Amino acid sequence: MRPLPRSFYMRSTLLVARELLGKTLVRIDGRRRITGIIVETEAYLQNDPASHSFRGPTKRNEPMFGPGGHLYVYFTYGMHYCANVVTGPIGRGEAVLIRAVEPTEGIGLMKKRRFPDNDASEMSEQQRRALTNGPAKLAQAFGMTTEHSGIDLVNGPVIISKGIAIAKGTVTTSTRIGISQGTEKCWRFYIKGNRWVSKT
DNA sequence: AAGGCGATTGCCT
DNA sequence: GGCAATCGCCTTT
Repeated sequence: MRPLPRSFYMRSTLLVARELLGKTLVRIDGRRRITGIIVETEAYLQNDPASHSFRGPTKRNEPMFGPGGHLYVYFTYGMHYCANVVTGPIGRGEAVLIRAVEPTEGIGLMKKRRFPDNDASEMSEQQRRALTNGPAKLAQAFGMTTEHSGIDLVNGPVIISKGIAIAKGTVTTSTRIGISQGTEKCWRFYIKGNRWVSKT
């Protein structure tokens, strides 16, 4: 479980967004580990009206303007958190939203965070997917909040490490979800057929 | 100082 | 499929 090197993130945001598919998102949670395979991402670029960085640096989006390889977590709709991977050099203002992961380790902890009122019974297939099939869902499952915004993905306690190979021809692109500007850009990437992808 | 709204989710019809 | 929840941030007075 070694973190990907800084150089991975210091490249074109569209390339990083695509190559993050199949990588492992890791949260060191006290003594335990929560991990998942990234299966869906979205890129947010410079001069992109859909990006939080579009109107320049603010207190909230400050990590987006730092060096690549850091986490940017924002709070939205009064109740949700979403986690991004900052890309490129200082001042660029670009990032990749992690929209979905396939759970691999720490599923009990994810369940506790997502469905705190559940008893100990087994999850249905639908519940298993609902653990992490959306940006705010996976942030909740991994326990990531604005307290984690700005942390270094090369040092932790959240890191991204090598994952699995993606079968050839299974990476798909589409327009981004939930935005009102920049809607024509196909900057969403996902693994076709994966059950944790938020929307097909 | 005030108002509008969001890179979403879950519940209700 | 439609819509409320819920609040911090940003824009506009």
